[in-house]
Amino acid sequence: MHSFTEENYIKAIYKLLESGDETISTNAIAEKMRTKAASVTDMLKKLAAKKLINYQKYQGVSLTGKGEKIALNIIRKHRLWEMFLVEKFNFKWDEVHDVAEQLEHIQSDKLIEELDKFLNYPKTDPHGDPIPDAKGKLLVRKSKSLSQFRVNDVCIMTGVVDHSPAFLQYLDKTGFQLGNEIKIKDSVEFDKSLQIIVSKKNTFFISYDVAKNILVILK
Amino acid sequence: MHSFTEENYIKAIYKLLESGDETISTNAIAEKMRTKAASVTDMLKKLAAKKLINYQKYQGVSLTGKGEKIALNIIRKHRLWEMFLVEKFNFKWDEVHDVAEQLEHIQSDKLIEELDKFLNYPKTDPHGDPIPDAKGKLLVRKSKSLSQFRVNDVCIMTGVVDHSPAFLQYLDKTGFQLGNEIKIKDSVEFDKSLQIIVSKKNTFFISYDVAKNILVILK
DNA sequence: ATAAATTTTTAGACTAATCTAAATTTTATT
DNA sequence: AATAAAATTTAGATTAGTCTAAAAATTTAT
Ligand SMILES: [Mn+2]
Ligand SMILES: [Mn+2]
Ligand SMILES: [Mn+2]
Ligand SMILES: [Mn+2]
Repeated sequence: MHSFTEENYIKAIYKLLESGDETISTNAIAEKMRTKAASVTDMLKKLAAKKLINYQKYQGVSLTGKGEKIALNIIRKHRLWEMFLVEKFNFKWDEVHDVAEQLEHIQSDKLIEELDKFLNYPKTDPHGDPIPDAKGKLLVRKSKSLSQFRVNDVCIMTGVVDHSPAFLQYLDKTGFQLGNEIKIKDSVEFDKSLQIIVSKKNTFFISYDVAKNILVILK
Repeated sequence: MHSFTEENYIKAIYKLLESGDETISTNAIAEKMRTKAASVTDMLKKLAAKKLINYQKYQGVSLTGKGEKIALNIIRKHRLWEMFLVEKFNFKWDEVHDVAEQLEHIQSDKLIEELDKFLNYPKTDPHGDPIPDAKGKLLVRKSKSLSQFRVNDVCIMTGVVDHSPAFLQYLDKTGFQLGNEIKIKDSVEFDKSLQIIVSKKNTFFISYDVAKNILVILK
């Protein structure tokens, strides 16, 4: 069908397009794929020939319907496997990504159907990211960054922006979990750091940088 | 570490060596890998450079200790995944092989440890094949082909030689399962076909070809 | 022991994915 | 509008894995 490499490019393009732009640049893809712009151009030609992307020289890239469907299917598999690893195999949320990067390329419709059933059709992955359904439908989240709220707002933690093990481990150590209630007690104007109360018990100071990377909804 | 292709060659070499020969030929590997002898020679040079095989031009191939360890680990993963698919994901024993061929290349020690634990440390896979342990230790089976037994012998079915979906589906349809008792009621000298009684209930006639592909131990 | 047949290796070419360096196009600045 | 800077594409190589055709080595048959 498509090579692992093609799948990874498609996924990278999808994720870059999530930021809202109509098209994305060759350089942006190169950076995300940790490769060189010249390599990206070669691949763009190939993906365009397969009608997975819209591409005209120098004019940026977007996904065709076909390309988007493939991207969503890979993301579906990635997130289902992450959920599986955490729920059934005792992985921590900071340990699942690299294995899921491999598992997302396994080809078997029955496998994914059974995986979904086995997990009882989860709506989100261990990081709070929504899981596309079998048809490629993806719920749009209305979560916002904690940094956008104000003193006395009470929120529920629903996800993270940064998925790095370092950040996830910091959250673990500090005691943040998805579903926790977070009340903003104070805000420092100088550096935009926050004083917050988690689950009505623990008071913390967090930097603006941390607040930006925590996704919440208003309670 | 090693590419999928290298892993598949190593596994193919291991399986060919199981037939008992000290070394195996380039052509045998080419046939098993469905590739050409010239391609095999190239790969043999690479594997020899990595000290995974013993290889001298024109003299045949065997695995080094290092190579054998890698082969056993891939086989371990393959068989654990097959067991997982049958036990947890409602796959039939004729449906698991192709997916396991993909899953066997996933790299994660923790994943395999947890998989083994999740299955409660199975000793054999859905086809009755033994699963190497984490150290690469493999139980040698003393099963023999049903065709080697005589009238009035009572056996227990422990495995199959042919793993093709066609043969496995034939066994399903006829009602053969691992663990079944098989008593040989009659033997036709002309074509070596057998009349057998399965689980003390059902009487069948099976060809020599089928009998050869059923593994049993004497009860 | 020679010749014939078979097996294996080498030589040279192809594809996918990558790279560096050079050329081209687009965008930003004077 | 012309020039400078940045982004993108092209040209030409490289590596892994494969292939066909030809050469070399080994095995089998006479
Ligand atoms: Mn992930
Ligand atoms: Mn995730
Ligand atoms: Mn198998
Ligand atoms: Mn098996």
